[in-house]
Order: sequence, then structure tokens, then C-alpha cells
Amino acid sequence: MQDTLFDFISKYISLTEDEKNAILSLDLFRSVKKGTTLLKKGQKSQDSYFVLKGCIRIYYIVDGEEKTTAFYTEMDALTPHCVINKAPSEYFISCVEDSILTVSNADMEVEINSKFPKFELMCRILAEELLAKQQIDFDEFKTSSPEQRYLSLIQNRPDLIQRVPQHQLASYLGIKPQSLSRLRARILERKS
Amino acid sequence: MQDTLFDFISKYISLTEDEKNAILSLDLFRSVKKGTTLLKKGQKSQDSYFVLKGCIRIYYIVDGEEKTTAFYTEMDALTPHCVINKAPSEYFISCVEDSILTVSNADMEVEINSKFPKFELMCRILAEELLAKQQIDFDEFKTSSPEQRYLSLIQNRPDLIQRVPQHQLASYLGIKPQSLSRLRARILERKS
DNA sequence: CGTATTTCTTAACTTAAGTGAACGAGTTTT
DNA sequence: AAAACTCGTTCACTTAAGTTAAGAAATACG
Repeated sequence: MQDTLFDFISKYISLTEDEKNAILSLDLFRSVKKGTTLLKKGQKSQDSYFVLKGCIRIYYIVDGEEKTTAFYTEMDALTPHCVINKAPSEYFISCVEDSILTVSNADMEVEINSKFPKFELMCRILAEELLAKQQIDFDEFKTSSPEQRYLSLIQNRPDLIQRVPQHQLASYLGIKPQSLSRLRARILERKS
Repeated sequence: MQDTLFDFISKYISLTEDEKNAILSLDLFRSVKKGTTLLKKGQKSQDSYFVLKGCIRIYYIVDGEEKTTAFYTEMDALTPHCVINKAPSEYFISCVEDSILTVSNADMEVEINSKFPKFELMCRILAEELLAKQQIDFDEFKTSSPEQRYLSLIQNRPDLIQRVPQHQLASYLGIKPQSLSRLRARILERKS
């Protein structure tokens, strides 16, 4: 399990045994049950997450309705908006499946970053990479229809369609659950 | 003009006169005419931009049609995807108005970052901030209708509606120019 | 085990966006 | 000055998503 974390880090920087031990001594690993809420709207949290196993999601509640906007699965890192701008959270984070995460708070990160300057570099590269990737995703979303988005989801994250409830997928695609059902029926219809 | 750049930087770190001079000696400032293409699809560029005055946009060409996905105006920073992942660009960048920009290439940034480690910190904070801000924008886009997006654009970036052609705004909102016209007429109709 | 609840699908109807075409106003070209 | 082009708007028509409601299927729970 720890290897998953180090495999991830090794994509950006290389670690000595000392550095690995320093990380392990922080006791970051947490096991969380499906349905657990990690962050609520209005809370000011300090915690960032890295998914070792399982799936967590971000959702808003608008007019009493849940709107899921992001899923994080194995090897995904998530620093909530409220950690960065120190304001109350605008959204919820909860566990879609039983999951194993690392949970690190902002203070720990400052400490690690000052002890091992390498980490600062990794954080910058990672943030830039995520920024660029997210922009491409955003662009693709803007320039395509719900049906195209669903088809490309099948291509790019087929596991999500299996492991996540349809109504959560629907809002992730920017539509209502009924529209997703219809859209799926339409695609099947055309295939036959 | 230079003050605009230093005002921006001062939001993240404080600079000594020496550091300011080091930046000025890089000769970053460029004046570009409306319509100039700064980056073409397929090119591998090293350049990042910071808008001091004017407006630039990112657009794709899909099935022969321009799809504008982002506008950058005063005090906005833009590092193209191709600079980060060193692959050919998937999009175009062009000038919406006569503009004044800073243009910095990746090598210069590596040099500045190693000479003044402060910059590494600024880049990380900036990237994290942009990442968080962009995610909120993406979330808002996903959870709202074209009409709601247009109304919130009026609230948040009213200048864009004046300075940018309608058909570019339309694709920015994820719809066709005809739909934007209709949508505007609908809103006016309701007001009266 | 059976009941309650959630989840997914289907259907009929409404609303809004996509499409193709036409028009006028304003620019640019020649 | 006329012709060609671009841009925004409008219209009629098509297609797809939103809405409301109902029922089937799967899951959770006492």
C-alpha cells in the first residue's frame, strides 16, 4: 500500500530511505468506509487527500439537489479549495467506496517542504501538471455534447461507469439522471 | 507598465531591487497587434504569457469551426499545455485586441528559479491557486445552464461581453452563436 | 424474510439548443 | 463605388435535454 504512494512520488522526484522514513513516520494512512463524509460545506479543513485505493467524490448541494463534479480514484491527489484559500468549503467530499487514503494537513506539508526542499519542487510540478490536465478536460467539456462526453468517459475512465451510481455520473456529465438513461438507450438503439 | 507585473508578483512574494532588476534585464515585454497568432496547433512552444494590457484567447478548430475556450485579460497568466507536457499544442492562441504582454520561455524560468528560490515558491502557490480557481469555474460550468452561465458572466466579467465578438463568447459558453442571440433576446423579453 | 428506500428506467410533455437559411449592417477588398 | 466578407440577428424546423410522474429493480435494514 505504501508502495503506491512512493510509486506516485517517484514520478516526480527520487527519495532516499531517510526521506521515505520521514514520510512514513507522519502516520498518514487512513481507512474510510463507503458513505463517510470527509468534508462538509461551510467547514474550514486543512486536509489534503491521496487515494491509494477506492473512490471519493466532490459534490455540491444546489436547490436541495446533489451535483457531483469530480471523482478521485487510485493515484489521484486532491487538495480542497478551502485549504488553499482558507475560506469555508463550498462543497462536500465523500467516499463512494470503502477506501484507503493518505490524509495530510497543511502544517505537515509546510514542515516537510522546509525539511526537504525537493517537495516544494514536486508540489509545483504536480500543481502545474494538474492545472494543464484540468484545462484540457474543461476544454473538452465545453466543446462537446453530453453524449460525446459519455462516450469519451467510456474510453477514458471505463471503471467509473461500473463503480459509481448513475445519478452521480449524470451530474458529472452535466445532465439529469433521466437524460443519461435516455442517452444510453439511444446509443444502444443505434448500435443494433 | 512594469508596475503591473511587480504588483502582480507582490501578491505572492516580496522582491528586492536587485531581483526586480534581474527580471527587467530579461527584456520580457512585447507589444502584439490584434489578430496576431501567438501559438498554432501542432507547434511546440516554450513560451508563457502574462497579460499587462489587452486580451488573448485560446481556441480549438473542430470540424473546421473555431471553439474558444478561454480568455486572458489584464493580470492573467497563461502557461500553455504544450510547455508543461512538451507535446505539440492542441490549440491556438491569438490576440483579441492590441495587447502588451510579457513573454518568458521555460529556460529563463528555470534560470530565475534557481537564482531566486523564492520564485519556485511563487510558482507553486500560483499554480495551486489557479488550479483551485479553475476547478470552481469548471464546477460552476457543469452545474449550470447556458443562460445561467451568461448571466454569471455579466456579473463576473462584464468587460468580456463588450470587448469580445459574440461568436467567440458563444463557444466560451458552450453554445452556438445563434443560441446566444436567442438567449439574449429571451432575457430582454423577460425583463420588459 | 419482508418491508422500506434508493436507484434506474420509461413515458408524455415542455423547453431550449442545434441546424440551415436568409437578411441587413458594417468592413474590407479590389 | 461595387463586390465580397464578416458578423450578428431572426425564423422555421429538428433534436435533445428538463420536468413530472409512475413503475420496476436492486439494496439496505429491521
